[in-house]
Amino acid sequence: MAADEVDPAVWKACAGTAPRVPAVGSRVYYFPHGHAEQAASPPDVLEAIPSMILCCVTAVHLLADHDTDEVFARIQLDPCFHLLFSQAPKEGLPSSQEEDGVFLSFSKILTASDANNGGGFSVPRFCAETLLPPLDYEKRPPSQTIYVRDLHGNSWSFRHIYRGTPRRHLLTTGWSTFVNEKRLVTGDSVVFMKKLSGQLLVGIRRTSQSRGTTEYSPYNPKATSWKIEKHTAEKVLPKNARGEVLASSVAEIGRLAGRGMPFEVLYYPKSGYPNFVVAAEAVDTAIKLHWTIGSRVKMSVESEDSARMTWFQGTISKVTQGSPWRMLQVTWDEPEVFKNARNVSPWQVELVCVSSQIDTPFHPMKKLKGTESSEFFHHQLIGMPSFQMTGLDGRNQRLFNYHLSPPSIQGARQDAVNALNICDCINQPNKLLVNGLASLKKDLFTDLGTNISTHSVSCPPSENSTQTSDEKISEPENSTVKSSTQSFLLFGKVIHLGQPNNGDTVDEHQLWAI
Amino acid sequence: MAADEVDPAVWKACAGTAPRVPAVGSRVYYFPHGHAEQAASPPDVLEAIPSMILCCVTAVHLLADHDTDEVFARIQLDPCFHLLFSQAPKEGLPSSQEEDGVFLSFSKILTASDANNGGGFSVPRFCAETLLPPLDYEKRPPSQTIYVRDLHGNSWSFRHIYRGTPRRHLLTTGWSTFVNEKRLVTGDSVVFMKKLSGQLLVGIRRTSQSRGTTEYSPYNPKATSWKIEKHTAEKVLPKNARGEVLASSVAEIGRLAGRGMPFEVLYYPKSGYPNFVVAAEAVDTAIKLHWTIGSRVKMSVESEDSARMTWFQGTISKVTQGSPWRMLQVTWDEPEVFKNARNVSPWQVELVCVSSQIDTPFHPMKKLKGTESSEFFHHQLIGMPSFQMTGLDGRNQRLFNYHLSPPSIQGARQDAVNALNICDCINQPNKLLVNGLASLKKDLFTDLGTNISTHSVSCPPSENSTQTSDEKISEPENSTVKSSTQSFLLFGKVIHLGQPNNGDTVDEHQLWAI
DNA sequence: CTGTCGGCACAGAGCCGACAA
DNA sequence: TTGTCGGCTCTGTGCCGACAG
Repeated sequence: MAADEVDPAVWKACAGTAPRVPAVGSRVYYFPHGHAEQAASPPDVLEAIPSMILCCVTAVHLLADHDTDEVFARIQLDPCFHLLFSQAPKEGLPSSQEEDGVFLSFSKILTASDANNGGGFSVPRFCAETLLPPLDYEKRPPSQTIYVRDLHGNSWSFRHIYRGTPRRHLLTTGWSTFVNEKRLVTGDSVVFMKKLSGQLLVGIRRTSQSRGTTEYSPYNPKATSWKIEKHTAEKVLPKNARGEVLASSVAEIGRLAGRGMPFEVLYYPKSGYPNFVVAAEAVDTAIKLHWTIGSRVKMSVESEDSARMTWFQGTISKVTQGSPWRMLQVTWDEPEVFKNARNVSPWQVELVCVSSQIDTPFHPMKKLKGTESSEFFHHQLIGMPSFQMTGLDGRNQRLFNYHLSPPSIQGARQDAVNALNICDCINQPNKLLVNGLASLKKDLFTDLGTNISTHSVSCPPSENSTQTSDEKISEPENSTVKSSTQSFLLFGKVIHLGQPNNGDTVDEHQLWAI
Repeated sequence: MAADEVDPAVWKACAGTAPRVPAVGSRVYYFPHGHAEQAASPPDVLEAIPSMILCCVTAVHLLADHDTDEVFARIQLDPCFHLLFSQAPKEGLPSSQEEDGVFLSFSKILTASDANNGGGFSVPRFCAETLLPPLDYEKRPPSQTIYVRDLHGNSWSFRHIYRGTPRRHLLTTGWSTFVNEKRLVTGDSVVFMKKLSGQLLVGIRRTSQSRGTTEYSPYNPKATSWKIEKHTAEKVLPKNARGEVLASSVAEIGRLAGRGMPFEVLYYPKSGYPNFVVAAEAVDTAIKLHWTIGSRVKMSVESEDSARMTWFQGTISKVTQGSPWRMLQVTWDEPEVFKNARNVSPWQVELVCVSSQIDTPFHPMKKLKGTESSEFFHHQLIGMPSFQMTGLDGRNQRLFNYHLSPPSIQGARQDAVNALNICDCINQPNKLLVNGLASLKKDLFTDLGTNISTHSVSCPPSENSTQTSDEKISEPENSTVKSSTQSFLLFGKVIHLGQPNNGDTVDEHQLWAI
């Protein structure tokens, strides 16, 4: 399985918000069971393997699959039993602080029209005006040919035309070729990126349906078409350490690790599957907490287009002893959103309220400090600040969220989050955080405004989108927070006031600024 | 890289004649250098690895790649230093002696018309009449829909029509879909097979051009289309032990083997690349021979469609010490046919004439006995006798060759071959075997007739083709050998009398009977 | 603003017999 | 016997504005 190394910012833009990759030199735990989970074959032989293996990250490669353009990481691990607390992590991945990094990216989930009909792609206006070279609107019709490189450096050309009534931006000639060669289907995302040089890039984020797990069904020519064969062949298994049968791979890794020998794993940022290489600090901190049945926890899950994080709450219904991997069984308040996440690991969730009968309100606060380490990876991966923001209804109704901040500021934000959670738990312990927020709206906005106002960036005109930028400032004149909107953003999630939160109300394309 | 296990007879029909897979329980040598040869990356780190490793074959899986339908073998090896001469090989692969094995197969190299134009496939008459369900010739035009399964069990339907002037069999509707989904190109082969139940199967044999080695060229959308990406991604690397970077894989295998730990290799039957897992007996026997500069050797190479074996001769020009792998440098009489085979291993060739200055004619005879072990694999792989035959000019002009016989009969055949070679060497030492045969024609026919006449099977009407059958006897009434033909078959090779042998005169589709 | 639809034009897929090797 | 060609038909791709959410 050949792959190209890609720029960290490009990798991040393509992977979405959730994936975390450890820094070189950091201490992590490798969880064989988590590794095995991502494969088709059940982990039979894992019994004899330790449930978690402390390792040093000796190398990380951010790669893009030659076939699918999917990004993944190759992580080299060295079981380091002897260096328990020594060795400060040296600065990890190459950052893309070079002069030609990505400074704008825009992702859109392909509609049926984008993927199927007529071979055209409807370019959201904001994307066209921000990312694409300026059109000569004197031409009739205004059109140009744009050249875009994929993650492997291959160049693709698209006819960009501004037409129709009302006028809109479209990619026509060349688009269906791209769709066919990349085998894109409705629901996949394309990620357009612009480097400082003006060079356009395009990445792909596949829909989870088109990525393995689909069972191979014999004797059905339609169902066994190229796509499914391809995915069973290349997606499920190559996620494993060496591209072969997983069970034996994981078992072999166990043997290697048992002898203190280094090994290598592949991590595919697949939404729904937690990473099986986790910062040791995060794990150590999380498992020290008092996980008791009845405690309320919340977990963030990325939205369908991987651009926002949504928080859901639940109650711990069971605590397994032994391996910390998925030791917590949680009954989610909205069970439909976590189909495969009834059992989670402590570092995936945050304690909202412990189930102690004697309610000591500020006890959880102290413990929650430890969950800051869940941001441990993110910072070291990209090595630069990241913004996430969402436009709301009209052109000027916006709300910004300083999503990943430098450590000093991040700490402040994290505390605000924790304080908020606790307040929510105390004041309305039986209501969802998202539903309970209406009463807290004013305080929240004040809080966010204080932290964020100095970090404004450009934003989309409507619908929600996320933008990344190497440049700290762009279009600051639009950065006013209004409280007269029908919906607002909370840490990347659009909340529609007065109506239940469901997946249909979120938008499907995202403009980013790192 | 997922793959389906396939029936041994199906595997054999798809792989062609040359590939040999060792039996479970047999002793083999694993050659890391040979393993490394099949990859793009040069074998830098191999110096520290032993050049050959004695192993026991603990498991063999015959598989077909989900993506490409190419067949390959996964061979589990256990370095068995301690069992040097003990442990008789237990009977290896599951044979397809079940009631529903393959009993007829037919391979054809796709012409430009088959692969590109109009979406049709020209079915050779003999294939249509032998393999396909009988047509109702009363219909105008005579046509039917046939259903064929690929190696994964997927069903494909083709419209089979008998039309045109003059009439011929064609596959039309459904064919181009198959070509596109399987990404077949001119030069690839399709292998049609019929099981005893009447079920039709289809396998694919890719042309060597379409199988890796093509370098990835960036920035060229055409050159980096799916096909080439695919091959660099899946073909070159997954040939290796664990689907990852080869050099490290081979090196790791070396380390594992060094500690006596079992390992696993993938063997892709790729024409031109000798297997790097070789029967220990064959190796031991071969390297005991006196390989001296100037000795004449012959080597069989499979024809372009992998259905026949052709013998070529050359003179040893250099003998390397150290590893037996490719220890012999040979100057071939027809250098153009062995581009990458200037250096061969002793077990690949047979001594025709040693370069002793004192010519003792019957000395080579004794040594050649050892080369019988080159058939070692073939027999154990399939576990049943194999016939190879060729029809000649007209419907009744045929010649049969008992190609793979039970050991007892095989021995006789082998002796005949050796005797012939020696005669050729002695009588016409400077002429090619194939060209020198005219004068031996009569004797040869007598010889072959004696050995072969009791093993007749059905055969194609014209051109050469190869057929396999589980049934020992079919159409015996046609089994007369005529010497009035313009060409004849010698051990799988069609010889056109009176004209120089070249690749263009061989035919491009084959009907088989195992 | 942008997703989808129906209309339309046109390229090329796909089927055919003719012909020749 | 069968590979290739030119011709023909017709499907389906791809571009378009209309319209509505």
